[in-house]
Amino acid sequence: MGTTQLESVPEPKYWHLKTVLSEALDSEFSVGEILPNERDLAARFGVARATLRQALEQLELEGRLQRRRGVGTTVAPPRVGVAVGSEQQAWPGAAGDDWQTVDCAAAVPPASVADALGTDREQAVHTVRRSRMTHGQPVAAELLYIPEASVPELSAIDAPSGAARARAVLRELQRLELESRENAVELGSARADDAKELDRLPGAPVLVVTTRYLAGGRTAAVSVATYRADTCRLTFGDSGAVEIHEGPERQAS
Amino acid sequence: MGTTQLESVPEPKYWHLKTVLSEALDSEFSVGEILPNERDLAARFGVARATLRQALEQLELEGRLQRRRGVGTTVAPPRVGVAVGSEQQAWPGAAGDDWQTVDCAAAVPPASVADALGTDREQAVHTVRRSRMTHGQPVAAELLYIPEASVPELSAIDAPSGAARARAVLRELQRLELESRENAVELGSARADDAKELDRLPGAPVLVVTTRYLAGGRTAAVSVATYRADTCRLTFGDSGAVEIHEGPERQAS
DNA sequence: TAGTGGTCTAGACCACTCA
DNA sequence: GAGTGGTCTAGACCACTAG
Repeated sequence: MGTTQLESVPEPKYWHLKTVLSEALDSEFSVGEILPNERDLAARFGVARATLRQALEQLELEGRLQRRRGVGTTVAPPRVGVAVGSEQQAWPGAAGDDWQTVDCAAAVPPASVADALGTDREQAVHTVRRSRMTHGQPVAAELLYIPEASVPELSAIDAPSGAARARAVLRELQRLELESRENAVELGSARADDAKELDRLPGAPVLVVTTRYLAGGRTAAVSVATYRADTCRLTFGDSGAVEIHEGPERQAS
Repeated sequence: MGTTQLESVPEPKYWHLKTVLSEALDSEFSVGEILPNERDLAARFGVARATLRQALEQLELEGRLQRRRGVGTTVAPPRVGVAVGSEQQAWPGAAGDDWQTVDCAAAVPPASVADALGTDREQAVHTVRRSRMTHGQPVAAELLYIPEASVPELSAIDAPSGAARARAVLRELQRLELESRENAVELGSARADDAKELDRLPGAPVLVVTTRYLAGGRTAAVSVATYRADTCRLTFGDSGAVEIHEGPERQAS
């Protein structure tokens, strides 16, 4: 990628640097390839390491790079499209989705969720944790909030917590008739627990998808799913993401 | 907000700082209020300015703060929800949307857009620029790509460029029957031109919404809209093209 | 243990806004 | 011109990964 000199322009160095690196990624590197380390790169471009890092951070934000502590910086594959609005009529946990139920507990939801659910702010609700995998990589961590009222017959079916309980809650939920869903997407940063599940550091940029499940004229459940912003492109609408990827087709389970 | 001491924990300082600031924002500040400047804040917490800035950057990313060079750091209002998937059956420029048509030119689209449109990579298409305002603030800048084939009768109707031309293109486009739309959302950073229009600095985080408009079995148009990630929450109504059941109408704005 | 990215410091100067 | 946030430097040490 050469030893390109940075001209002294009013444009910030890191911005110019980002452009140069971006072009180098297109022309001289292939997916998965390891870049020189930050100290070498900074020296090569004649800038401080912090400046070089500013450029790398942006490229990582745009999904061009992947950095891992103790390992290095690699060229990221194109973002994977994940369908968020396609299973239009389905409750979470319906057959065929690629979510994995992790566990379940009773917990008091954040105030905003409680308001959406119409429950008291101190009232505990079923809290189901799920994670979503695509191509063997974790792409999303989700917390599902389901008030007692939505699963009235759950009482003594299963264990009080754990994955079995979670599945029981979702099973009960599916007895309701789903009227519609409402999605919202916004930018956030990963909490510590989500970050761990997503194999990122805390604070990593994520796309937060909040879904309200409406049934019987009320909000029967609320889902807050955090997607890795660096690796994901969220698709909404009819035919979601049919991804082109080489290799054997995923087989039905 | 006090002079809270940072304990020496393995948790990064900026992370802890962010938590402390976040709580202070909730309890001791109101929307629009100006924070102390970065040098004072850093001194107050006993950290270097760079560390303090790392915390502020995250809070800005989460939409809690707004920073303006030469002015200061203020407490941001809650994110505004902007509907992206609600006018499911509408072409861009349909009556009632809150987009403002800026201008139009013939230009060669990015390769990815050309592929989606099915045009040659060197072929120029109508490129309409629009901007979206909400509550008097710019929230999105859009580039619409419309191939000649989608507006065959446009020939000599209006000026070769400018806002009048743009409106003529959109008017012609609306003669086609819209079959469906496909949306994708991903994280990006603002290009210089978009940043200017959004009143942000280049590189600011944006949510990039790519929409394919399908008509007559082909992609009739592609829209690439960049939304300010700090101020916007994108909402996708469900109302999947098919089902229409009565009920309380969702209201815009 | 060597090498990587992540955090942190204490400065400096620049670009911008506004009185 | 005073004050703000934005950029940049040249170091240092830490946390993590892997041979």
